[in-house]
Amino acid sequence: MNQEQVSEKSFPSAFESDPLIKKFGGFLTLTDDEIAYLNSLRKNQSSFEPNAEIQSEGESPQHIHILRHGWAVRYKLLSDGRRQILNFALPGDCIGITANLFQAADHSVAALTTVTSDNFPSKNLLSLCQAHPRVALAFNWATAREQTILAAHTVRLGRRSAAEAMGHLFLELLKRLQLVGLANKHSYELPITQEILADLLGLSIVHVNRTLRRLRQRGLIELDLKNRRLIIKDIHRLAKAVDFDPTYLGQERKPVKGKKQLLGES
Amino acid sequence: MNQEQVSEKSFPSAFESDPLIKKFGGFLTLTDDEIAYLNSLRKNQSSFEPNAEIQSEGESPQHIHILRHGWAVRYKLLSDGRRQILNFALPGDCIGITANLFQAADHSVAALTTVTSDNFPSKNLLSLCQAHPRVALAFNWATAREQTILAAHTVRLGRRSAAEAMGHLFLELLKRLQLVGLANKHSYELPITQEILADLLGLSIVHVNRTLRRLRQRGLIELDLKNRRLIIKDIHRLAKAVDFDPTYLGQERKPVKGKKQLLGES
DNA sequence: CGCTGACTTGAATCTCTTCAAGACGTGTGG
DNA sequence: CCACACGTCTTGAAGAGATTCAAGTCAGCG
Repeated sequence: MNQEQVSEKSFPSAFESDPLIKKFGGFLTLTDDEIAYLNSLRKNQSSFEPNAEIQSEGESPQHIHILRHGWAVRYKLLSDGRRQILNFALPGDCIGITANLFQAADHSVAALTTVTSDNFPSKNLLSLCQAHPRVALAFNWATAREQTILAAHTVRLGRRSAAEAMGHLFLELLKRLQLVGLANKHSYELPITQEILADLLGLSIVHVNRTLRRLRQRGLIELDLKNRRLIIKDIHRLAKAVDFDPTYLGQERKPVKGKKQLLGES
Repeated sequence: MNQEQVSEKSFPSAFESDPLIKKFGGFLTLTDDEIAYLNSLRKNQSSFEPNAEIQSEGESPQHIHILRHGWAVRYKLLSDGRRQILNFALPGDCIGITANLFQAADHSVAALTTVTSDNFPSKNLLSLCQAHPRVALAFNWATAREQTILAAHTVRLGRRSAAEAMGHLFLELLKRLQLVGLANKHSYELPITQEILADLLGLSIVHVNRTLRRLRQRGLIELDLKNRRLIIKDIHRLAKAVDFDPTYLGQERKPVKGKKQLLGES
């Protein structure tokens, strides 16, 4: 069990390895027809170097980018240079869907690693509504999911301590990455610096460093930012320590009234 | 210039006074056909007393509620009782749109004042996509706008001081309430307690109290929570003091590259 | 008239920030 | 190959901002 992510080539069909399709699979199963249509919309690909801007606040994007490889950050800047990262954009995530409904994007997106994306001309998404309503619904689901994640992040920033927020984030990332096949049971590649973590969690770099060390000392995680890898030592203990709801982002199952274990609790 | 909000009866048409239609008007102009269709979907109304739950986290809603009167809060609770308010729901805002795409709502909604709402059976919203795509688009716009507001709130919590966050919030509410005719040039009814403000801004009640006093002493606002009314003394000075982007939530105009004055700056 | 909920204020404490300095690894040009 | 620069991580010490605890005011209401 050493492989942690499914390489693209190990699948016979190019469709199955598509992170967008994997992700949509958490919501519904697309027909071959729908998959073909989705692929026909894909007019071109782009690639971004680390730190390149994929979308800029205030500008109106022409394309919707769907990430295939790499990590990006959505963020907003204050006029004095302070930065708040809103969320990561991971493979399978869409950039620019909501920005297309406005004259201007409300936030910027920058590549963290080398990023490749598929681009949809944004007007095509509107016609999609009538041509393939189930696909349109899946995009709406993805948007709603994005909003759920942002809401959880708001709670982290407003009402959790630094350690709680950080642990909660690590568990959220585990779930998100598992959905697109980029994490195994308890670890994943985490290609970020402490500065990124600071701007995400609304903390100073120094405090991120100390909080990280304490989480390590408590035996909850094992993190090597140099090797870009995070290992969660004991998922249940961490989830308990940071008040992580195991049903969070688990839309694929029937709701369990009273929200009980979904992580297992065995 | 003493009246601050348009009473429902002062309009000949019941349509024009509908906050949802006012709000959509910030995005597109609905045809009579579309308005009629919208009204046909409206199957019944409900009313909620202060503190009543309109939606509960973990449960799957049957209806989409569109607020007609009153204020509500979207919020999440931690297991130890801490509460983070995500956003206010104001007249014209929709409750339960995204929750309908999941098996379970990701947050709760509670009435702050007496609230009345129109209810759409949620399955109707799906057929809307094909029957009246422009209306469906308007709902998507409203959802995207909600997300923009949540993103701005995330920045407030993560990277702004208490005073900045609070002032920024007051300006945002001014814009939102103006859109539905519930605020005049520089003041509006604000039916909340300091505790609500604390849970929204991620602060303690005590600190909200002190921050509020300082804003008052600096002559930026005049607030009487007893009389439930906030007056912004000098919009431009406050906007400058809290780094409020005047183009924020101004989707109705063409984007101004480099985002300059929209509040006037005269 | 006394209860209740909301607002207010002081004092002690704690979390997190800021400033400062040093360690380590990696890539670059001499 | 070494020297140097740069980005990132790490740690200590001082200080600011926010919380907690505690007490007291005030208005509305039964």
